[in-house]
Amino acid sequence: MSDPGLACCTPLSGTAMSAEQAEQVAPLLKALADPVRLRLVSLIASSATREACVCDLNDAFDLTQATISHHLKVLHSAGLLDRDKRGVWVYYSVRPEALSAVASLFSTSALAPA
Amino acid sequence: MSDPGLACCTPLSGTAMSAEQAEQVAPLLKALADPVRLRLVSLIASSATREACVCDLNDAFDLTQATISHHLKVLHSAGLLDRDKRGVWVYYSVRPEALSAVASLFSTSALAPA
DNA sequence: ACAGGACATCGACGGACGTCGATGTCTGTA
DNA sequence: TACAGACATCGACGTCCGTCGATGTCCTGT
Repeated sequence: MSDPGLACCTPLSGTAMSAEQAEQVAPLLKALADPVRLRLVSLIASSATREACVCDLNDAFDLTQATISHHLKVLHSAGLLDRDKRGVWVYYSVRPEALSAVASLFSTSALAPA
Repeated sequence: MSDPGLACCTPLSGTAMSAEQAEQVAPLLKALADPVRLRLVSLIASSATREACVCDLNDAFDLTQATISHHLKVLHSAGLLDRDKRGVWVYYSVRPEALSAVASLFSTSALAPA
C-alpha cells in the first residue's frame, strides 16, 4: 500500500500459485515434513515390491509400534499411502499420483528453480 | 522381529533414504508445509526479478505484517530465501539450490514415483 | 473355544506452531 | 534533530504435533 509514485518494486507478476492450490498441496508437504515419515515413504518406495508390511517398518525405527502406526495413518490420511490388509499383516504402498503431484510443484509450477 | 521361517515379506531392500538424509531434508519440507509460506515462495519465485519486497508480500495476504515477517523468517532460517536490505525496504529472493535440493527428492532419490 | 500375535485406537503429556497486538530498530526526509 | 514509515522482535494465546503406555480389534493356528 505504498504511494503510487513511490513503489518499492513491480507489483508482483501474476503467475504465482493460487491460494486454493496452496491449501491443497500444503497438507501433502506437511505429511512428508517429518524425518520418520520421510523414511517410511522412502522405505516403502524403495522396496522391491513397492510395498512393505508394518512389522518390517517397525523394525527400521527405534520407536514404539503405536508411533509408527500413527505416522502411517497420517501418510494414509494425506493420500500418500495405500493400505492393504492381507491376513494378519497390513501392507502399505505408495500412491504415485500423490507423490507426483508434489513433485510437479518443483518442476512445472511457480516453484521451478530455473 | 518375526520368526525366520515366518517372514511376512522381504526384509526391505537397502536403497532407501538414510536417517541423516531425512533429518536434513525434513526441515526444508516443514518450512514449505504451510499454505502461506508456499504462496510466499511462489510469489517471490514467479516475480519478474525473482525477488520481492515485504510491503508487496504483505498486501497479498489477509494477515498481519508481524505474521508475514514471521513466515519470511522461517523460510529464511530454513535456507530457502535470501534476504537483502536496500534502504528502507527488504527484498527476499529464492535460493535455487535449496529448492532444487527438495526437488531432487522426488526425481532422483528413493522417492521417485517410477 | 482359546491363546497369541499383528496392528489400530485411546488418553495423556510436553513441546512446537500460527497468529496477533504492542513495541523496538533502522532509514530517509523535512 | 525530530518525525514517519518499513520491517523485525517480543510476549501471549489457543491449537496442533510427536511420542508413549495401555488397551482394543481382528486374524490364525491349536
